[in-house]
Amino acid sequence: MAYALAAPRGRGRPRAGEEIDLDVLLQAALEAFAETGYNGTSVRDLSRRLGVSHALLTARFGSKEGLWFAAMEHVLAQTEQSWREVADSPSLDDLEALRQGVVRQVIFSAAHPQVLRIMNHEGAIDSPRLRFVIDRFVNPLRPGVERLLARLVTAGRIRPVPYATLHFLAVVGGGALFANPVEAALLGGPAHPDAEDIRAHAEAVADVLIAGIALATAEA
Amino acid sequence: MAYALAAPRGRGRPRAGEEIDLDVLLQAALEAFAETGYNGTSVRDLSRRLGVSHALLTARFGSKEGLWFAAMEHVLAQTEQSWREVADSPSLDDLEALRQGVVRQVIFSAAHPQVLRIMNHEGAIDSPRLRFVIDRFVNPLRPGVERLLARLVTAGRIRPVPYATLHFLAVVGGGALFANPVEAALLGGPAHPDAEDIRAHAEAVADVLIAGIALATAEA
DNA sequence: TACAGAAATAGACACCTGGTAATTAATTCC
DNA sequence: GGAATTAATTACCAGGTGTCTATTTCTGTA
Repeated sequence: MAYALAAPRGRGRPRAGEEIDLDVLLQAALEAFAETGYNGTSVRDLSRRLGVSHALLTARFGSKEGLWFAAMEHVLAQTEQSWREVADSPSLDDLEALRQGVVRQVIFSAAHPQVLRIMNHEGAIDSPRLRFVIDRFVNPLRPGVERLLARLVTAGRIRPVPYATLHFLAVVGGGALFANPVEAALLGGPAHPDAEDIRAHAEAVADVLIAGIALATAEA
Repeated sequence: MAYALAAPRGRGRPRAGEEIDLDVLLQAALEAFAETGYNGTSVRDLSRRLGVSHALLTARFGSKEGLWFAAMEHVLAQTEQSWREVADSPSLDDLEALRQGVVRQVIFSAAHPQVLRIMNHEGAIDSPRLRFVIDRFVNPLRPGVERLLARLVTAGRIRPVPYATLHFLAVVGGGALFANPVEAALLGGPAHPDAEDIRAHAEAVADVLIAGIALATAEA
């Protein structure tokens, strides 16, 4: 809440060394959008909490939506997706790769719960904001998952579950519930899970998913 | 979009037989809240689409939030929860009861995607709106699930997965993704699933979950 | 040291919001 | 048939919104 970006700054250009910390600014914006949604977040309120003027935000990012895009881009750029490496690694057993992929994704989602949270707020299918998240966050995941699942099915190692990719992504999304303070509290998870909690949770989710689709003997 | 509640109605009290259809009104409100969230939905815009004055809505329901509560209550009252019967039915095998419970819940969620959608929009943990959904929608589910899981664990028929109830509820929630036009399209599901699609999906979700936690032989 | 450009602020703009008061028309009751 | 009640409308209010413009202050360079 008290971001304390700066003491009151005064009018003109800031003194050297007193520039605004973009990391802090964008992180605060991300959290605000995640908590109250795009419509529920006002530029003025955010700027007040940051201790800057409201005009700064729209001037720097062009518009409120520009700020939204910048905040999203910022968090997504922080974390380089390692899923594709795992999925196509020839040295890894396919089933183990699937399992590790789930674990990694759940941990990522848990580390950045704002991304899924913000996505939940977007309702209109043709919204450019939703499109951005999909293209940047969901779609890069799909091909790897689908290739891997297809290989496992042809090898007769998992059941050909209908809409398996959708299930997979849903499980990954569901995994993030754990790290979302709101839903964790609701559903009985720990209010402030530490890294170990998150890891244990990710492993459990992966175990259930893998055990659920794996075949002891090939049958399909 | 074109709810066509009524042609322009004119000033005073409506003629007999021209009263407002509450079902249509509340369903439209529910869909609006689901799509754009509480903050993003304006009473005036909704009333315009319904072909009534905006003052009607606040007058009838006290306030915008009153309208929200009425719309939620309306959809939840439509569907009587049958989960508890299933969970505590002595005639049903426990594992089969768990499976049927999942199937029923997924089908319910798919039939009323707005409920979970609206829930997604609520961010503040102490919001009275969020509390309402939890008390009315999530909490009634918990005891049955927990009792059932506990019985199955003591009987040695499923693995004692940590946070199993949370996983269960997450899967149920994830199941609803299928019926949400936004996410279904994103994740590659059918844009307009029919009843059979939904049933097949619900069965598949249940199968994965059950197979994932069931034990062929007791080991815990 | 003078000055062009950069980076912040304050203030005004038109619009939209939820809520309320005044008004009008149909119904119901005596 | 007239009076009271009900249920809708329109008009208005105070406050909040995103955006745009003008202003101020500091930096860097010639």
